[in-house]
Amino acid sequence: MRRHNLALVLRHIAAYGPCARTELAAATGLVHASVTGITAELIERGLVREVGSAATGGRGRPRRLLRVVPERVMAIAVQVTLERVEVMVGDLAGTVVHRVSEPHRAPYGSPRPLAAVIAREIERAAAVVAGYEGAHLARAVVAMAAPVTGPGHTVPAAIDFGWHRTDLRALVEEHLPSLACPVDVVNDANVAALAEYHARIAATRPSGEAPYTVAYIKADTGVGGGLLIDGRIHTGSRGMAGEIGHVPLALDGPECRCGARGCLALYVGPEALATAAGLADLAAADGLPAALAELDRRLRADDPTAVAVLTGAGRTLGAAVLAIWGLTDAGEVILGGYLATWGRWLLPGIAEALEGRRAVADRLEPAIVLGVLGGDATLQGALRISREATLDDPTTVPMA
Amino acid sequence: MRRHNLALVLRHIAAYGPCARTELAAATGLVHASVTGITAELIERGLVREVGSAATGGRGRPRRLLRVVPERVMAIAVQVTLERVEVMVGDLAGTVVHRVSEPHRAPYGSPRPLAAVIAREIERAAAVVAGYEGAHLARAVVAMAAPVTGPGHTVPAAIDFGWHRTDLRALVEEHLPSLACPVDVVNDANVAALAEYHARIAATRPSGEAPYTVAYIKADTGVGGGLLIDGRIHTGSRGMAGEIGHVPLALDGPECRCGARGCLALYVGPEALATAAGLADLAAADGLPAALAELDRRLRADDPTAVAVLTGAGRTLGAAVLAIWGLTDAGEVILGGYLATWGRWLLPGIAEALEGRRAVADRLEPAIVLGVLGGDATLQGALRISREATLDDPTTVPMA
DNA sequence: TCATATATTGCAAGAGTTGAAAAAATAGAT
DNA sequence: ATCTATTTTTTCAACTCTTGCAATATATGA
Repeated sequence: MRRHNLALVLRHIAAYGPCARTELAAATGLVHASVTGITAELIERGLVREVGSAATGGRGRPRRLLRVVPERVMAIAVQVTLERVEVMVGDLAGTVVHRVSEPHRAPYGSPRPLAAVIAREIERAAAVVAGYEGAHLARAVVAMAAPVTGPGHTVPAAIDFGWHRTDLRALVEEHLPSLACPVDVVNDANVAALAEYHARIAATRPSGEAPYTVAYIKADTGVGGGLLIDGRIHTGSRGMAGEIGHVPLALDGPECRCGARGCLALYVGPEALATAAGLADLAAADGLPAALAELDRRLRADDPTAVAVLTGAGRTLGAAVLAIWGLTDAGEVILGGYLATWGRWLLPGIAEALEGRRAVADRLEPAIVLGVLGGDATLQGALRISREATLDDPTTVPMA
Repeated sequence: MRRHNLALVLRHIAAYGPCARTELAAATGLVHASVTGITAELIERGLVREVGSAATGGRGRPRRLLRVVPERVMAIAVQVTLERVEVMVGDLAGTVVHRVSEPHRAPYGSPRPLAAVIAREIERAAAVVAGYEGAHLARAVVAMAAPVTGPGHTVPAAIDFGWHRTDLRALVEEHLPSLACPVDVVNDANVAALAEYHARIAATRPSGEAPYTVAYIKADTGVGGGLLIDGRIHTGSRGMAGEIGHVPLALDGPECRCGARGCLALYVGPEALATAAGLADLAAADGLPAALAELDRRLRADDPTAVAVLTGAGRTLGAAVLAIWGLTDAGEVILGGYLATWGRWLLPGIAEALEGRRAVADRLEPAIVLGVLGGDATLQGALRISREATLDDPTTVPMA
């Protein structure tokens, strides 16, 4: 009860900036007296501070404005890729106060060495946080390009890493016996979805009875995604939700290494685009990133073949959007990674695929939105996980 | 707070049958004294009754068992099809006390006449409920084979009925100025999903942090479905979730009247199966139901062509299951309508489609479950909507 | 009959919200 | 300069609901 009301008030201050107790009472439906008590507790916990008064223009006692103290709560975000471990430290406002990117040479198939690297980086980041007077370290969130099952934070199968049923949280915590905050392991695309949602949609989210649903599809080294229901990541029964890259779209399509046929990743994944654009040789010689860079150059030079490749990929993406729409009724589908960068060339194909359905379904199709966070989406999203946890339960922040 | 605890206790009694206050305290985590007060209120509202005492075997004061009084709360379920309006009246236990099926001749394209028929049937059903001493009529739930958008209970587009942006609830309530209970309009397959979930899964649902997700796919006159998250219908942003029949599965597949290509309905819908089995002429002459009946006969006679048709449909259904799995990570996929009846012939094809993925994803694929409610699933589900509403908020039932 | 065990209820205390009244702080009027 | 009206914030008593403890109820077995 109290926790709920604390969260209610704190969220309002966080979302709408400095505001007075009267506004809070009006917005939350609480009584003035309750707001006094609740804000007093938030101030005691150091989450909120009074920031001068602002006359309303008319007469009467001026309002005393309250704002959050973002630097009171900090979080560590870690993104693990095949080559690097990237770390971000940020506060409640999403301000990044520390950032490093360390290459690692952890071997394929064995999670322990990589867990040790992750633990070391978390420890360093925790030391950075400790340097900030009065900052509370809320959480360390590790994002990986693999499904993560909920309760145990286990990675059931990380193909690229050669892992199998790995409890990454346990492995990391083994090295961090004295860390004062919980360690979370999450799926990278899921949290990227969260970050883009907050960057583009959260503020304007239509309110109503229905649980607003948003889907996210990103492609960079692979194709992944996430499903957000009312702004919360839908993990599914076993944390596998959002594996959008392996939604089958072509019954007679080519076989995918996931075991199915015609998966989305076979049409919009990096290998697929490079091959379709005639850049398979370049990819083999200089690597996929080089091939994608070349494709980008050709697109910007209006190369007709390159543009046609993207239009075709857009059509397939459109079919995926139809699948998402039919199953989840997402109000928005956000594109991330190079799908956002190249949105301009993808959107016509997507629109084409949606066009037919539009007439029948009375224009209720999801809007296609391009992500704006680029390569930072995952780390930002990992920070956001922590931020949401704090806003959901302000009592996790101790009295100052 | 009180509402929440009332619901907690009532749900436990409803789920686990007669039980004593001590058990309730242990199961809900509430203190004995609170349970006393809460059960007292439930008894006052007529929802719960003491039903003798039961010695525990040992010594000590015997437990006084409490059970729900199902007949205290009744609900009206209405299923609207192109030919008939079917009505069920049932109580909290799902016991059906009244059932009628009225043909209607409401014209295509105009919802008002059908709304009048629905209203008349609700009125009759309400009269039946009024005949039960002390019964509280909680809700009338109208299930239709069309998407329903949440807040306004509007049917945005019911192709088969020729409707367009119809606020069915308003139309029905116009004729029922004195009805004491709210009228809900819901999607038929969504509530059928709820009914099958409670029939097969709810009791054994694995508990855990992750939101347990279940998908439902049914085919009879059309192909529809529903998505349940933690036992609640996921309506999506605009109530369109669960339109599983029009998930595209074949990029180059045939055009569907929904405007897309290769929709699931084109492979497992009744016309598709009849045509594939060489029964198109029979369907044209005697109607689809006759063709499906003939297909059923041939299946039971082990006709190889018929069996092959079902295996093929199963493979497509398997692709749909993969799509559902990837997007939502359903722990179970329930089949309904003739997909349940013919499950025996569909399952091999489905298993084949899932087989390849299974190895990669560490056997986390959803279980395929056959529905057991047959043609009653929708009406039972509509009753269940009301039941869940009462269990969620027992204060809607007045003091006796 | 009495001691023991178990279930339920009664009661005072506590946490938290609520509504009304009081206090605080300012602008404009006199 | 003082007073009044106005608006914001706090104080206070009442109220709701939960909690922990003690008391009561009702059985069994010695």
